[in-house]
Formats: sequence, C-alpha cells, structure tokens
Amino acid sequence: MTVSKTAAADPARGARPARKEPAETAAETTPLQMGELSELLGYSLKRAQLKIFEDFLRCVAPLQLTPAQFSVLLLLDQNPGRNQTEIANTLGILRPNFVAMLDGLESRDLCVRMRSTNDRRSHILMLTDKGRAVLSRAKKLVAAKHEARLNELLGSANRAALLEMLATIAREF
Amino acid sequence: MTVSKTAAADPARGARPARKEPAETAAETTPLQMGELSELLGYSLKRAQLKIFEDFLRCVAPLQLTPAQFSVLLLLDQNPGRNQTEIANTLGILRPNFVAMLDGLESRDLCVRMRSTNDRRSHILMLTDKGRAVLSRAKKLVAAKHEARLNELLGSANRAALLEMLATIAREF
DNA sequence: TATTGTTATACTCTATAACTATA
DNA sequence: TATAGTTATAGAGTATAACAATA
Repeated sequence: MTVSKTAAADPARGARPARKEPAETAAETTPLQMGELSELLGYSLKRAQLKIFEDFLRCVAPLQLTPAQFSVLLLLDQNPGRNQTEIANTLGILRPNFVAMLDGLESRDLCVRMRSTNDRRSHILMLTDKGRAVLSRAKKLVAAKHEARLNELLGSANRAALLEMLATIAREF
Repeated sequence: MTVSKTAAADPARGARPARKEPAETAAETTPLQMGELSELLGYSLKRAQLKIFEDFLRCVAPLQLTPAQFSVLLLLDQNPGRNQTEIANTLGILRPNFVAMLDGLESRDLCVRMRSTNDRRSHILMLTDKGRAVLSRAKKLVAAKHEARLNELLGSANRAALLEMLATIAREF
C-alpha cells in the first residue's frame, strides 16, 4: 500500500551532482508517510475538489467566472422567472450571502432582478442577453478544456461513474 | 436525462388536503431543473465533500476533532520527529495557518512542540500519550460510523473505486 | 403573523508580507 | 543570505439575527 515514489526509485538520481529543484533546495527530506490518510475518503475528496476548482478557474479565466457564479448562471438559464430564495436554496447558498453575489453578476450586466407583479416582495431573476452569451462561452470552455481534461485523466466511463457516486453522496448521505 | 421527481409523480398527492411540510409551507413550488449542473463534476464534488465533512464531524463529535485536526494527528502518528513545515506542507496547510491549529492541539495536550537539537529553528512535533489515545478512539469512530455508512451507501467495491479516482485527481490533475 | 430581500455581523479558511531567531 | 516559526492582516466563504416592505 501507499506506493511511494521514493528517492531511491528516481532514475534521474546520480546523473547530475546537485539536482536542486526549487522546492528541495536545502531539505532533501524523505517524503512523509501518508499512512491511513490514503484510506480516508474525505481527505482525497477535499484535495480533489480543490484541484478541480483551481482548474475550473483557469479554464474559464477569460470570462472571470467562479464555479459558484457559473452554477448560478446555469440555473437561471434553466429556470427563468424564479426568485432569489428559490435559486439560492437550490444551490445551497444562504439568502443573505446570495445578495452580494447577485450584486456582482448584475453589475456586470449578466442578470437582472425584476420585482414580481404577483408578489411584490420577490425579485424575479433573469439572464440578460450578455449573460446568456457569457454562459454559452463558459459552457464551451468548460467542456473543451476542463471536462475534457478530466475525461483524459480518468476515461469517459470512469468519469461518469465518479459523477454518479458523488451525486449519490450529495443526495443521500 | 435529469430524471425529476415532479409534483405530478408524487403518490402522496391528493390523498391529504394540505400536506404542509416545514420547508414548503407557502410556496408549493415546482422543483427547479438542475439541467447541466447535474453533469458538472465540480458541483457534485463540492456538495459531496460538504456532506462527508458534516458526517465526519457528527461521527467524531465526542472527541471534538475536525477533519483537518484528525489528519494532523494521523500524520504525526505515522511521521514522528518531523517539523511544522514538513507536516503543514504535506497536508497543504500554509505554515502561518498551521500555527494556530497546533496551538489548539497542543493546548489540549494532544501533541507537543520540541526545539530540535540539530537545528534550533525547527519545532519537532510529537503526539502525546493523550494524543495517541484520542487518535485511536477517533479512528475507531471513523471506521465504525463514518466509513461504514459510506460503504453501506456505495458498496465496498464502489467506495474503493471512488477513493482511487479522487486520489488520482488530487495527485495528477 | 409570515415571507422576501436586505443589512450587519461574526467566525472560519485561506493567502501574503514581514518580523525573530537561528543557520 | 536563507530558513523555521511566528505575527499581523486581508480576503473569501459561511452562518445567524433583525429590519423594512409586502403578503
């Protein structure tokens, strides 16, 4: 278990006198044993999530969208005419925290709040034309760069299996 | 796609006059369409991660350990004699942020910092007897409650496959 | 009285610069 | 000069209470 790329297994060793990579200038330490951490699902889950979000941000950087913002645009596109509470609840965002988020999107002209005529307390949310255009471009970037890279790493079938298991945990755990 | 438990498909409908669950007192709204959000791995990954961490906290609540604290104790147990920088780097914790975390563990007498005799700048970290005892109890709780519940939901083989894919992403993505 | 959007606020995480003591 | 631990600080993300407008 815990396969380990030990220093001794590195073929580049001994060829050059002092390899000096930026991260190992002085220490030359043996890598730590992950031990039972390797078996803890939550640990790998968290580390994987950070990697995925980092890559998402890189891939969609030209459009300046965070994963959370992208999820809001996607949801607004699929569910026109819903109010803030409905959108926020669906995404697991608390209503107070959704206000600043919407302010950001609205100030960039990606969506608009409109007072509902039925219930004047509610703000109906809609994508603007620009919002739809940005979303469309974002989807293409995500598919072509982000998800494609995942498929490359895991294979299409494994990626689908992974998604299904994660959705199951998110839904039923 | 996007299977949908629509209101019309709910067999409980029409039987009782006004079902009034706490979450749907007034709205009686159709559930939103998740749409392409269901296909976005990062989204399910994040939601799953939150669920897993919540459950971890519940399961190990008697010992008052967060996932991050548990990971530190595990790593200290497997790697005695390492310093703060080494432990923090391995866990992806920034050194400045690791200080307060260690303060917490040390004030609870779960680990100790000792000045290294070789390099008096370094703090060697070690579990205390109490730290080992708490870690041992925590491992039992995690195995018996947390991981067991995951196995129940996914099945042992699927759980292993999930772990491997997440580790792959964490390592190589 | 209850709900929607909002403000204020607080607490946790995370990230960076800079200090000190050692090397 | 560089490194280990530390401090200070700032920014996200998340959580709760309470208010005004409306129902």
